[in-house]
Amino acid sequence: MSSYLDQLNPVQRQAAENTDGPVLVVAGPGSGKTRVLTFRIAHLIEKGVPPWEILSLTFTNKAAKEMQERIEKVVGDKARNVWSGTFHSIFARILRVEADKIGYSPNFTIYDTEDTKSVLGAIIKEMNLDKTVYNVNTIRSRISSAKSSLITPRLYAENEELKMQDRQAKMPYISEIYLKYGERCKRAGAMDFDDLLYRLYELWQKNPDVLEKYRKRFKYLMVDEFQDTNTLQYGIIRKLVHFEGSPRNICVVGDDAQSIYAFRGATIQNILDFEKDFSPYGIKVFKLEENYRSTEHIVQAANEVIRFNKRQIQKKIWSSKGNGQKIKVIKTMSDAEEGKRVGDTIVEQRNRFHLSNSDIAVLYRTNAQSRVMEEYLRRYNIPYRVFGGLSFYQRKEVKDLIAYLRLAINPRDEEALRRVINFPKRGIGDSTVDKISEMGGQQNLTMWEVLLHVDAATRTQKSIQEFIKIVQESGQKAETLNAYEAAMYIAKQSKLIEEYNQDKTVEGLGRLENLNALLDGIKSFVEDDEFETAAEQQNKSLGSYLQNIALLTDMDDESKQTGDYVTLMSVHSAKGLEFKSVFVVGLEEKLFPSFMSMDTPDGLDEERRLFYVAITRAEQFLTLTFAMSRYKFGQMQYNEMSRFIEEIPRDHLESTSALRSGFSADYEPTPSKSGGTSGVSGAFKPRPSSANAAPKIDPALFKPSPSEQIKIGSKVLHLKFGEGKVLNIDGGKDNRIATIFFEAADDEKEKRIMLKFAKLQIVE
DNA sequence: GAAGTGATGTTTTTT
DNA sequence: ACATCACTTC
Repeated sequence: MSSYLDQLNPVQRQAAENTDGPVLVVAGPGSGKTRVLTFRIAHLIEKGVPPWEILSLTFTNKAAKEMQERIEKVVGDKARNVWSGTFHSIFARILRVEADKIGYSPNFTIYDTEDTKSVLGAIIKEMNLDKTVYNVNTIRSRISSAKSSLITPRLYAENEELKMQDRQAKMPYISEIYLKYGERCKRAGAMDFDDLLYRLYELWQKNPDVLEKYRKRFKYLMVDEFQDTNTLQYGIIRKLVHFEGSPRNICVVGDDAQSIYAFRGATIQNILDFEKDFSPYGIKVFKLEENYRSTEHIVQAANEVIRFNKRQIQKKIWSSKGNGQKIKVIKTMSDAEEGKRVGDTIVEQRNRFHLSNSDIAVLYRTNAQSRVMEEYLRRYNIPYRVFGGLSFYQRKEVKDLIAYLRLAINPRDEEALRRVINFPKRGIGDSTVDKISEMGGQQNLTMWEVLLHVDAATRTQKSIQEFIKIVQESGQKAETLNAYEAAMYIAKQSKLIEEYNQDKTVEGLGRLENLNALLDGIKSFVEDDEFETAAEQQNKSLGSYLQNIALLTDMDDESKQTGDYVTLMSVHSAKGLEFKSVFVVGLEEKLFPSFMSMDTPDGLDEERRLFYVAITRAEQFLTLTFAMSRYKFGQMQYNEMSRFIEEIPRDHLESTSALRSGFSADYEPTPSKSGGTSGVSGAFKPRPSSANAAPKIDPALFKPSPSEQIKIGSKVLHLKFGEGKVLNIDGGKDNRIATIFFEAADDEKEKRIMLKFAKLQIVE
């Protein structure tokens, strides 16, 4: 049973076998790092290390799950006892156990970004600050990075540099807001994402005995995507393994070239520090440079592009998969046309290379770009799924019900309370809510506690009593019933179902459907034991369910991962994934690289790493597109081609004509006198790909033009051969024969066609 | 307190 | 383009 190690190349194998002492694995894209981590863990277990002494940290639930499954394949059920999960989920689990030591209940709520912003908004309002100056997003990110740098509100207030920055930004009160925010979260029994890290650090800092317990428990530590860790995360890791007498069994895997989360505090300094911190203890460094994912043109393009970055760990990835296809570049006049051309190309690739939809991904810099893409994929009848953006759990109606569920578990949860205290409407208006909130602020009480004692006008008072009753009864049900039964009860008692039932509009029906989907989800949580791992001693309570979903993102939506769909997602979300064919769209200056980061060298480098991540997702086909104009804020913007395309040596590109001309690959465009039609709304004319395969022209949209109008230079559409350009016309008046060049034809691209009989539609 | 209307800013990425 | 939010009116 030792054969599993034979599946690794020599370097991978060494990285997997050197289980004792510190190890740094620098792993290029597609170099099999997950494989190394999996086999490493499997190897440990085979050697007799108890699975529960192994801690494996990743960034996404998806990566964690994949890892778990792959270990299971090698070592079987024992894999279930490995502590494997995201930083946030593992730390939350520990914090629930130790909650009392830091003044929290094990039932603490996790505030998501929206909750956080809402709390901040309330504080700003109460402090009578101008919220156009005190922008919640800015403040949230400042507080977040403070926490990630271990700066408490107090340290913040004493930090001259921060104070000066705040004064310059005309927001001198940020440190006060930070302080209040912390108090409020604590009072509400809530932690935000950063707290899950920060509070654990603090817990270990203040309670050496607790830290000791975990040092003993986790004998082997593994960290994936180490380049994305922030200072705080590394701090926690260090506490766990970097101490006097520790065997320092830690393995971190990362790639500085794929560090794309600097904006939320990640720093590749951690990689450098790691090397420094552990070098006295015999650190071993392995570099995985063979890329098993992509063909040579793609890999080399990636290498060349990343060379434009200043600092980096010396590393050059290579592929033994052969040259493969060159990278295709498509230039279009507008974002709409970009959508069309991507649609075209997808159809073509499916036909010519027998790709499934699920082999294909469209990646973009900003989620907003999905709109246009979706519109055109829909027109082409190409099935797709959009990942990212707001997840199922972030939809209004879903959040509404979840807010009631959260209140049942933790009535001090202020954000949940605010959300539903008057929804469905029960006569507790804004002014009442503000009053309650203010009283809470003054007396250091939560809104819930204020509610319990409030004296208000009798009518309002009655409504409040009603609300209190719902929450209290919900709480009782949550204790006695399982998650599903409790949720059903709450959904009915709160009148949420009734409320959405009354809305008979299309959206209303969708909302009701979503509510039911949520309830179904809870049901399967109760029935399904897939979630159960011995390590987390799951039960089926409502509280347990809420803990489970609090850290889920849209990427974890399983229903989206099955079936034959083209994937649409941001480049950030695509990290760690791979597809046979990848489209990177919107490659324009100010979009990719983003205008937000292109002014600073560091920002630009990060954008370039992001581009590096994007192109290295592709196994065989890589298509880069850019549009000369696109709508932004409802206004037309004119853009230039991204510098990143120019940074790819031309010999990796399929045709360079796209870089010059307005039209695709192989022929020059014909300037049209009647003003450009391409892309600007108007009729939609698909451009089929292959003459042999069934062309994907919708006959309903095909309108043959009178043959007299066809001239040399016309661009025409043929039902079978697709789009072509008229190169020549000869023959007499009634027997005119056109020589037409069809780009998409497989065999002879130039065809001679009798205009009298042919059905051709003039495109321009 | 609810419901309707006009002004305003927003979009970089996510656990 | 779109949503959110302040403001008005009932």
